[in-house]
Amino acid sequence: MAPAGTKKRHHHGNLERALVEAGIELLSEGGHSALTLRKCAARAGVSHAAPAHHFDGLKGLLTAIVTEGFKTFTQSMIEQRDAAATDPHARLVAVCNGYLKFSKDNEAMAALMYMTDEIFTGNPEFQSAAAASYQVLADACAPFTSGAAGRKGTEVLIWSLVQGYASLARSGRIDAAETPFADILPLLDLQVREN
Amino acid sequence: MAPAGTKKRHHHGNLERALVEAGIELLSEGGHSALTLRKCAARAGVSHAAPAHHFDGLKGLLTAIVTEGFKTFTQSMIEQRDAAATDPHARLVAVCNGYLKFSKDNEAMAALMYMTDEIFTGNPEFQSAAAASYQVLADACAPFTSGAAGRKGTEVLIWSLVQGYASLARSGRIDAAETPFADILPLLDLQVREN
DNA sequence: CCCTCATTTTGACAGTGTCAAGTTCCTGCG
DNA sequence: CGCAGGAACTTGACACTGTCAAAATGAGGG
Repeated sequence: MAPAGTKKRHHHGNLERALVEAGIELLSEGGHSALTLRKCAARAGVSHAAPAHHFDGLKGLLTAIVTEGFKTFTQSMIEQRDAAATDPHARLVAVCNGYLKFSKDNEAMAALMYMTDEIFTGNPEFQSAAAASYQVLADACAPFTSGAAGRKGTEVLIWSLVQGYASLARSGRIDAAETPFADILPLLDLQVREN
Repeated sequence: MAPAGTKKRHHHGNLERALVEAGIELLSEGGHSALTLRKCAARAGVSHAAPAHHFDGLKGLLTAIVTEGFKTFTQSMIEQRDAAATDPHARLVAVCNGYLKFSKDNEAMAALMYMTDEIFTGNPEFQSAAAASYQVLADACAPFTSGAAGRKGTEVLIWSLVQGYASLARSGRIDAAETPFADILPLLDLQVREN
């Protein structure tokens, strides 16, 4: 008898999870090109064709891996936010720091999360994991207005800024030491929403 | 006798260029996964191993392709800029439009240009093509200041913003119709530099 | 006990990048 | 002119990839 929710199967106990974790390891060890269906299978101790019964091909496995990535991404932002002061500005800065910290600590994963043609973007679990990440950022943006922008405009402004900064830093086009994000964010003259 | 600069070779006239162009076609037709050394060779009418004599493996060919991508990227920004009014603000908006237009018209190429582990980032021609692109954006930013930011800070601010917007729009996470970039850029309160 | 079916394995296939060896054709030199 | 020498390209092979079909394995219920 297995704990509730843990569907223990005969040969391997929860191969699905093992494959995803193997993939995450391979990704962080050797980057995108090191993440292979067969290598995941080997690392999980099963034959090369076993994954096919749990995922819809490589794309399906990548979707599950990226979904897991979004969950720890969300965690990274929440962690920083909850460790910060409670005023809106400090919280927004902290969420952005969590965003960038995840991006730096998990470069290959962060890059993969935005390669939409490698994953099933219609997958419900993927979508909800991605939406949860966005929600954390949106919540941090909620107290602010920027110029004539509505709620959505402010979100897109900040989201684009931090995503672009992460993307450029990852591809080595800007130097985070020379131009830290802490110097960039204040350039947006965000005002605390009145009502 | 060939025109100056066109080193005509015996079997194929300038295979190097033909391979790059084949690659660009494949990229725009079928995305990243359709771009294959062997398919490039086939499309250029040579055998599968021919490219090895002109490029350092697939990575070398991709580097040349991306280099070409940066050149047309630069062209896209210049084109928009030169068609716009001459005041600094109109020019900056136009350059950003060129940035985003390229990103939308060449999705796979734009994505590939930021996959730094697929190309030789140390390649001099790649570096100079990428630097030329950046220079167009930096020149458009030059007349402006934002808050306490120096020249570099303003560049990073705008570059991150437009790059992030392009990245998020490409991966379907923001809807360019609902939240056009024209509504986002004005949220930066850019001021014309005094001196 | 055996039957059923989900799970996994084995084997095969087409396609990939890369290397080594052979072939073809241009070029420059005698 | 012709003929070496070498550049450009071809052929063939190898290991690796994802995917599929068929066989084998094991768990659970009648």
